[in-house]
Amino acid sequence: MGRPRAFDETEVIRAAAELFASRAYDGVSVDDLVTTLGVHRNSLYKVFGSKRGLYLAALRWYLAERVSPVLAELRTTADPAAGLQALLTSDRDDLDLLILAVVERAPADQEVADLVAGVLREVDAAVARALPAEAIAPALTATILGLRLRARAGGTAPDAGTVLLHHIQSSGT
Amino acid sequence: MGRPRAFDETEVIRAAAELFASRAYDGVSVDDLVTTLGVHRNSLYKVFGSKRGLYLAALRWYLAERVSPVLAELRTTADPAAGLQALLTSDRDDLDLLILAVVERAPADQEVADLVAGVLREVDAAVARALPAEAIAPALTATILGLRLRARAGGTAPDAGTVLLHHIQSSGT
DNA sequence: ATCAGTCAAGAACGACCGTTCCTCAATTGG
DNA sequence: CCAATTGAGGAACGGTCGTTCTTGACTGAT
Repeated sequence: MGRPRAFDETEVIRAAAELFASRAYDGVSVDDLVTTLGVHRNSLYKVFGSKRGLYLAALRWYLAERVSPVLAELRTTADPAAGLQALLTSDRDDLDLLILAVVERAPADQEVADLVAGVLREVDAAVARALPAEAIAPALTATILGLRLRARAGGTAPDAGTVLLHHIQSSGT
Repeated sequence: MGRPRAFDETEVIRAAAELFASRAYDGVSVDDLVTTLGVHRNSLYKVFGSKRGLYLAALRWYLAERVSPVLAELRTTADPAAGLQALLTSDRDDLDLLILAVVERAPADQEVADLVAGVLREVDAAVARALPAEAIAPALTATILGLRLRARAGGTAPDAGTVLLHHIQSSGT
């Protein structure tokens, strides 16, 4: 019984993730969310409890639906080198929210810190499988993050990471 | 004539940079600044014009007094490898404000974007001088940034970058 | 000693923050 | 078809935001 929901919860989370990926947490107001998500304040608080609750839902969705698939592909692909190269391409948006979460939310929110720490370990593991020397995986994960980070400031060569990757591959086992 | 200033402008800028390096721009309030800097609101607006004005002054000071010396040392040192290794060590705080500026201010503030783009080019140039293959410098700069980024989320091995560096050096010309 | 000029001190501004409340519309089980 | 239940709508809450104004204390030149 009762009036049925007039919005798709997953779509709302997806749109929230997009918004939180573009600006810092404190830079996204509840008014912004209500306006761009098309959901009423009341429903938003009913479903997610708070702005932080919606943020955490958006972050979890992003890690599960945007980041994890990329890692799964890297783990199962027949051509790991191509997968790595794709990750090292900076003109993508499948790590933006993760980077913003690491830089500005993790230091202030333990739950965010735990979430991103877990996913970064997964990235390390996936990257390691595609490398001649597994020990450099954490550093290469950092390179991936750093290239995306640079892209946010504009003016980065999209294939800067490819050069490093070839250097590593040509020298490794 | 007039009453002399009761605070050291440089010290205020330095303290502001420290605060802006620890939290996102919108997470630092003018009240926070007034309290921890020990400067009165009035003086702050008189000298810097606005919160953004103080932020830009802090960023410029940080880039000139904290980042540039590291690059200068890397350019002039007799042991470039050691300098690079130091930069690849993640438990330092001489890039925090730069990273935060790149991630969350540059996309929203053109002046910040220009400042950090310039300094990133300087980092590339300094790093390139210390490498066997100059072309991988932008990627290694990204690695440096990425390692510091990961350090903000906690639980990173401080020497993760060293492994990559040795890998590169042992294989290059 | 006086006066112009600068700074310190803190109250106060309107705007916006995240959150809650109240009322009405829509739906389904009886 | 009516009662019960839930979402939508929008005003409103206290608090905090960045910024400004008013007042008085201090200083150096006249």
